[in-house]
Order: sequence, then structure tokens, then C-alpha cells
Amino acid sequence: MTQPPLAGHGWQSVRDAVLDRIRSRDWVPGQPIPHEADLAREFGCARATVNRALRALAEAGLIERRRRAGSRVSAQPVRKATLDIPVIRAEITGKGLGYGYSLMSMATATPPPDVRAIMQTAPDRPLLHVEALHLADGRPYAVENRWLDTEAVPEAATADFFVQSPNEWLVQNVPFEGGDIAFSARAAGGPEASALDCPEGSALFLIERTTWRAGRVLTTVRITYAPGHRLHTRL
Amino acid sequence: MTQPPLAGHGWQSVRDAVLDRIRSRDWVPGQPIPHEADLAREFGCARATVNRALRALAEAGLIERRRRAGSRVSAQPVRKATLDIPVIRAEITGKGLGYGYSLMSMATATPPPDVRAIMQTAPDRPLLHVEALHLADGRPYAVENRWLDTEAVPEAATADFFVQSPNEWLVQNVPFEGGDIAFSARAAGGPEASALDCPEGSALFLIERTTWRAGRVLTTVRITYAPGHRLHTRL
DNA sequence: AAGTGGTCTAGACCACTCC
DNA sequence: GAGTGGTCTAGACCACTTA
Repeated sequence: MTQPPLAGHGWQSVRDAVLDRIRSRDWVPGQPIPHEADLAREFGCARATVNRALRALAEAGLIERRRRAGSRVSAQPVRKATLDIPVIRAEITGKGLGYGYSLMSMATATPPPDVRAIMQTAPDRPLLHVEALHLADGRPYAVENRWLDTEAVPEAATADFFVQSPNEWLVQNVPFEGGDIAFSARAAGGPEASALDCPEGSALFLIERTTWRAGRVLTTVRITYAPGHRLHTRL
Repeated sequence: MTQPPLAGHGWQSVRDAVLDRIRSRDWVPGQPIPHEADLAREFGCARATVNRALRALAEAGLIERRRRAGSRVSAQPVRKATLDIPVIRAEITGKGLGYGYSLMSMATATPPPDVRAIMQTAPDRPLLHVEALHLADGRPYAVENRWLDTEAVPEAATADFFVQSPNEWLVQNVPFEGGDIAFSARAAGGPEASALDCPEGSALFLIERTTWRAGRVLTTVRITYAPGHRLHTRL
């Protein structure tokens, strides 16, 4: 018994047809599925169309593809969740809240060892250190704690962090090539607690991000959110 | 001055060439870039190749594409981070650590209101509640706190959660259509604190996930990690 | 060595959207 | 209505991998 040719048109139909067979255990995890050419014949479409469909499934982590070996259903599908990392201002206004910003401190200083290791700078080289508060409807939303290599980012001389957050300024003015992102939890220390107006020791969600360009680390930032913050997405 | 035709071959070269022009501010945020046909002519390739390159950039959030309107550089690029959500066992063995599993409790019970709202079940309908501990090299790694709708997942009758975690069993046996994921932080309550062997009130990182199939919620789970856990990815 | 997915091409038609 | 991206096709060559 063969399925009806296609539910609709286009590569999405091929993707859905393949998905159905995976879900129905017609094709089982760990086992190979037919070659692109076979599927193209079966579905009555060009191989490129099948390729497009299978590529989508592979990107979603549902099948694994290897040259010469063919495609197989993932034994242990590694779900890939895509997180949108917007500028904090957009994150707040996107919720329909009023955005506020306040610079807490800005100074040139030699960073602590952990930051120095991340920034890959010489032991005594000073960096720009900025602490800023983002507010939603006037209430503390997140603290931005950033170290910036002004040698690697000479444009920074033109920025005014009193009126615009480093977060926003960097996104708009400093293209970067790559970065590192980590999510974790940490108990509120004294400074964060007072800035975010929460008890010391509160469990806070935080994002740490390091970005680079031309093999050089530009900046590293720790964004600590007020209690209760959730980062949400769909599968 | 026009750039040299192409740095290499293939759609990635086109993507990189476009990327360079965005980074160099040759094409500025908010402004349109040339049409696919123009770029194809300029790069001396087929339009499909340009399409492939631009699609990749659009998926990365660097440009926005709209029919008839053309493509433009994103004004406020929303970076998209892709997180791999592996089975916990794979997460642990992937770090080179030994995996251990222990069922803490399993019972049929009526869920609290918040869970009931998530599961979309009738007020008095009982669900299967499972609490389990995942260990890495014998040390507590994460607590899995799960509610499962055994009506929506009849296959569950065949599972033995004494030997295999619900997490792993579900991934291998229950295909789902969609889900919801949220990341946040929370202070350790009594049960988690003792299970994870950490002080009560510790800041813990947690992942909440709800999955469904055919418009029906299958399961919701809260995975609470031991202190210090970081979820990491690259941009 | 051979088979598989990865990609390119040239042309075509279509869907959507903005004017 | 017209212009743009979205997609399909049929054929081809290539890169990689594994048998």
C-alpha cells in the first residue's frame, strides 16, 4: 500500500509525508530511509525537491544524513530549539511595556582574572567596564554588566552610554563574526540585588555572551534578569 | 569598485560576500539590497544559488526578505541561537561522565492547578506523576519532575520507569508534533535541595518543557539542574 | 570503486504584496 | 498590475565516505 501521491504541493508536502512515516513508525529510529532518488520517483517530483525536504528534517534533528551512507531516522533525536536574542529594548517594548535605561557606572579598570581569561587580554591591560540598568515600565528588568575592549572596538569612542545602552549601541554599530552564549542561574549578589530591587540571594536567570571579530574578543557581557524572568521558545 | 567575483565556489561564497558588504556598511541596516537577479548577474551564478545564500542569511536573522518588497538588511538583527536539547543521558555521557538514573517516586495523582492548566485536563482527572534523578559520575545532575497524560500516551503502559527515565523513554517511543520550552531560574525547594544535595534556596537553572501531539498535551516536565549548570551554545 | 548526498544551472511558473 | 522572492524541474558534476 502506497500513500496517496502527495497531500499538497511543494517540498513541504514531501517533508510532511516523510514525517508521517517516521511518526507512524513506518520508518524506525536508527534505520535508513530510501534514497533521494527513490523518494523523488515515488513522490513524482524532482530530486532537488526531496533534497529540500530532507534537509529541513535534518536541520530539525529528526534525520541524519551522510554521504554514501544515506539518510536514517535519528535514534536519539536531538531537538534543536531556536532562541531569539533580541536587543533588550526590543524585548521590553515587544511586551508592550515602556522601556527605561539608566547608566549605573562606567570606568576603565583592569578586569578580574575570569574576565581577563575570557577577553584574552594582557594581565594589566585596562578595559572599559559598564554597568547599566534596563527598566520595564519603570521597574528593574535586567542588569547589564559589560567589559569592552576599546582597542578592539575603536568606534566605542563615539558612543554615549549615558543615553544609550551598550547593548543597543553595539548591536547597531559593531558587526561581529561570532559569539558564545551561555544560560545559567545564580544567587543575587549585593549589587544585583539592590539594582534589581530583590532580596540578596534570590535566584536569578542570567545570560553571558562573548562576541568577537577578526579573531579578537570585542566584549563580554552578563545580563542578569529580575526574578521570575523566563526565556521562552517553541519546538 | 566591485569586489573580486567570488572568494571560492558555491552558495557559501555568495553568502560570505553579502556578509562582507553588510559588515563593511556597504549595505546599511534598514536599507534594501540588490535583487536576487542582479546579484546573480554580478556574481556570475544562477539565481537559485543567490536564493540559497540569502535564505541562509535570513534564517540567521541578518536580512529580512519580503516578496515584492525585496530584501533588506535587518535594522535590529535578532540573533538566533540554536540550542541542542539532547536526552539527559546523552548530555551526561557526552561530557565523558558516567550516567546514573534513579526513580524517586511514581504515582497517579490529581495535578496542582498550574499543571492542570498546562495539561489542559479536567479538574479531577488524575495524571501520572514521576520524579526521577539523573546522576553524573554518581553525583546528582538533574531532577526530572514530570506529569504524563496516560490517556494521551497509551504506550506508557509498556514503559518501566524503574529502569529507564521518562525523558529517555518518551524521546524513543513517543513522537510528538510540537512543544514549548522555557528556561528560568528558581530557588531550590526542600525536595530538590535534598535530591540535588545542595542547600535549600540555592539558585538553580531549570528547563520546563511541554509537548503535544494531535492537539493534545502529552506531558509536561520540569528539569532542575544542580547548581552551576550552564547551557551553552554559539552564535 | 561506487554510491550517496551536496550543489549548480537555466529556465519556468507561481504567490504574494505593494503601488 | 507589476515586480519580487519562493519554488520546481531535469540534468549534470562533484565531494565525500564507506564497503
